[in-house]
Amino acid sequence: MTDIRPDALPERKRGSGVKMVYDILRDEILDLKLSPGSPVDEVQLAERFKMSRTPIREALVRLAGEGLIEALPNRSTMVSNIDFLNLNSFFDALTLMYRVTTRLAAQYHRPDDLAIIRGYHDDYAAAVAAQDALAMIATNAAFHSAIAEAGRNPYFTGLFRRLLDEGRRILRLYYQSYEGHMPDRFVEEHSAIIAAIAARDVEEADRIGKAHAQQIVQQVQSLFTRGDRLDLAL
Amino acid sequence: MTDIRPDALPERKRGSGVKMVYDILRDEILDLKLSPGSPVDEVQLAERFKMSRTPIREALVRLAGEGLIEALPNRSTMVSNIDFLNLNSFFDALTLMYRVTTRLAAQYHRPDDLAIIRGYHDDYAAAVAAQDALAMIATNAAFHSAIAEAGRNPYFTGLFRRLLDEGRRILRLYYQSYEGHMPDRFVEEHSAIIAAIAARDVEEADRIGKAHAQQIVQQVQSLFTRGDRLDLAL
DNA sequence: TGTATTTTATTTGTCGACAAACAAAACACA
DNA sequence: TGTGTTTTGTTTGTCGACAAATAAAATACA
Repeated sequence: MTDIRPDALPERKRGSGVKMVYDILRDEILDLKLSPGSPVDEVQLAERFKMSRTPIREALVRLAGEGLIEALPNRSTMVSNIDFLNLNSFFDALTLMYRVTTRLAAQYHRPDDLAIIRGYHDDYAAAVAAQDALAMIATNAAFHSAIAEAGRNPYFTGLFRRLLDEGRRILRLYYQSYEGHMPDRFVEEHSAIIAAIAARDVEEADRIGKAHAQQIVQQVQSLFTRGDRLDLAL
Repeated sequence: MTDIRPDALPERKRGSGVKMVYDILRDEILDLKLSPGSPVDEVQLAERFKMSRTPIREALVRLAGEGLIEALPNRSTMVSNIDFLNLNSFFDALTLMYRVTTRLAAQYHRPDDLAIIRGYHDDYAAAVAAQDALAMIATNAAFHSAIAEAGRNPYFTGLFRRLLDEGRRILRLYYQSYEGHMPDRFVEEHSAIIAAIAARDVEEADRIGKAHAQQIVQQVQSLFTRGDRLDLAL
């Protein structure tokens, strides 16, 4: 028999609260539902999630550890700002991680990995076909995350995930204003990446990964500079 | 007038407790004073630091975020084990970060950075001269951390710091049994790195950084395999 | 004696309350 | 009116206590 729960937030299991709050807040930050710089109030969150401040606080500490929020001592906590000054650092790191994870995937992937990667590839293609910008961002990140996973280097996958998260925020920022017609060239490039990985062609994977990264970086950069020009033109 | 405090732990300022506990535990973990796998008891720590479990808990959450401790839900928390299976991943990541941070330092360093780097270089040389293995480990990490800082890419410095931390544990593990005569070849290599950075010779910095990393990796690997052989011989 | 079950013990997860720190508002004074 | 001071308010940091979850110990039973 299934319990009938009229409550919106049913009784959680002990220990699940923190993860839930963490996941929800993380998504809201990355989707810009919580805008950068906006305050994060513990009491408010405690009321919203109907739990005490303690688990909320733990979730916030974890988010702060990943740099998603910033806590000024004794004073307000707020959603981290997007650091446009260090955008080049971001692109450098992202490009390198694209390359190295693709490379390692070509080297160390197992048969099962390819199925997973192809699954996300299909999801991405579907998102492109549907012109769903947000889904594109999400599935693209999942696709590359799966490739990184196949490379089996936890240090690289860790950094890469963080970068993809940050990219999610940056792209989301763009697609807020320009509803998206992302080129489906990326779909073909993704196919080429998969082929290189499946063929265990390390150098080719590296080469394509690099080219793909540069494509993306260039696209994002051009979007931003175009955006800047528009702003200046007003 | 200065307060006379018979207490060992004088009254802390509000908010400083967490950082203190975090710093101390972190050092103890990295120095293997807390051995991998050993349990971490919140109540015990609360008694030791004479504070409630709440700030202890926050420090532990942060340590867990960096992978230094592992918390099994509802059950014991323990110091993370050193993952010998993934040692190659570690070396791969370390080598790449050695290269890329040295490279970026050659590109983006400012005059002040060189002074800082040279300072740690001297510290390292002194540690080598004194045959102080632990000081070597620490100053070597500080030296490369400073180089990474001069490269001004927070994503790389973040990962690099984590890797250097993990390396601190691994090396410490070795030098626990074999009291150390580390080759002072590294001192010369450090000098060469500084020279390449100062000359802003990016390719040379990359080349030396790579060679240096491989030296270190090779040394550590040989130490471990030698250690394994010894263990097997018993 | 060996196995299943109950009991105990230990450790974590959550709560509500209070105190400290800081910022902004209110106030005093020239 | 402008500046320095006090007051108020809001948010965080810390505390002690209790409840849930799990492991270990004790017990019952064959």
